[in-house]
Amino acid sequence: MAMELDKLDRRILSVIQKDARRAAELIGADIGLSASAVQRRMARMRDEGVITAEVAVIDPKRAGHPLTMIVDVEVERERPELLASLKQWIAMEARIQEAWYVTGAGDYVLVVVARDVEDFEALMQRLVSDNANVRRFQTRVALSTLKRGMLIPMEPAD
Amino acid sequence: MAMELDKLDRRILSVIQKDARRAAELIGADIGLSASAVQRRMARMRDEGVITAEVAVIDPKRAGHPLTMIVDVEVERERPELLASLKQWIAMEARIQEAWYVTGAGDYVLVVVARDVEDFEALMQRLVSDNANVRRFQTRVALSTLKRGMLIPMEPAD
DNA sequence: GATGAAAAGCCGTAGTC
DNA sequence: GACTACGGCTTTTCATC
Repeated sequence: MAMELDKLDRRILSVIQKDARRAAELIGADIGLSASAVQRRMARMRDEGVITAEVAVIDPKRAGHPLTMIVDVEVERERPELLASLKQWIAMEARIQEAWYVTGAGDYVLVVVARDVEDFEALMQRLVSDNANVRRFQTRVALSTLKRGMLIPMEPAD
Repeated sequence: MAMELDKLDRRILSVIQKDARRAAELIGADIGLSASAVQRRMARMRDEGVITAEVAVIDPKRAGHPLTMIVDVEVERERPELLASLKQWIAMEARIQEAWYVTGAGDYVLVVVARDVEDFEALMQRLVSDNANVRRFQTRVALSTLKRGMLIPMEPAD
């Protein structure tokens, strides 16, 4: 289950993480492999969990969620059971796209999308009222999104 | 080109943004539509740019980039031409996954993945040496990733 | 153990009603 | 929006290295 990826695996990944609909035959032609070999490798990487998912990327603006916020959340670290329920809360909230627990002053960093300011404010109010260990939070509004993606760099080297 | 999405469109999106490989027939069965109707809607949404891309999601740890950093970059705002070249620099750097220009003290927020600390340090050194308008930056290391995705909330309501 | 070639099945596409 | 026929892609099998 914890196989190493070889050069060909990485070249396949570098293609499909930009375009998952690309035909295996075309990928194979680029990297010198038959279509079936490409598909077998893809199936293996799905099984092993290297490929987590294959998803459609939606334009947030077109989908009615034009606002993006970066929120730093400061929490009390004293009570571990409250941290666990905060994690669950975050997992449940569809508007919270990304969340990291980071070094620093007991902080979580959240990336949040919202329909509008009211929508966002309501979410933040629920954040503090539902989670007693949230001390304070600081919001930064994304004025423009320069880059958005989850592309993992794939070095050609082996 | 700027059509509104109806309830069925949104239900299709809510499925394929989690699983783009799901057959149109199965999606249609769930939402009460024929396979061809689902496909036609998907084709239309691709044309209109609602569906930006269909991509494979890779586990960063398995792909040799286990570290994630959140970097706040403070820039001088005086020279607009330097801002433009910084944007280009960010766009070119594969390790920078996400970048927002945010409200606050002339800040960019970056999400960066790296192989190890040295790899990350080298990137940050190039950031400051290649971009004269970068005043300072502050790094927070992601100790754990609670959530990662680009799922746009899809309200069932119409 | 992985590959390439061919067969079979499934899915997406396009045209029609 | 549904139905049908077609073409293409994926999946499986099999022989080979």
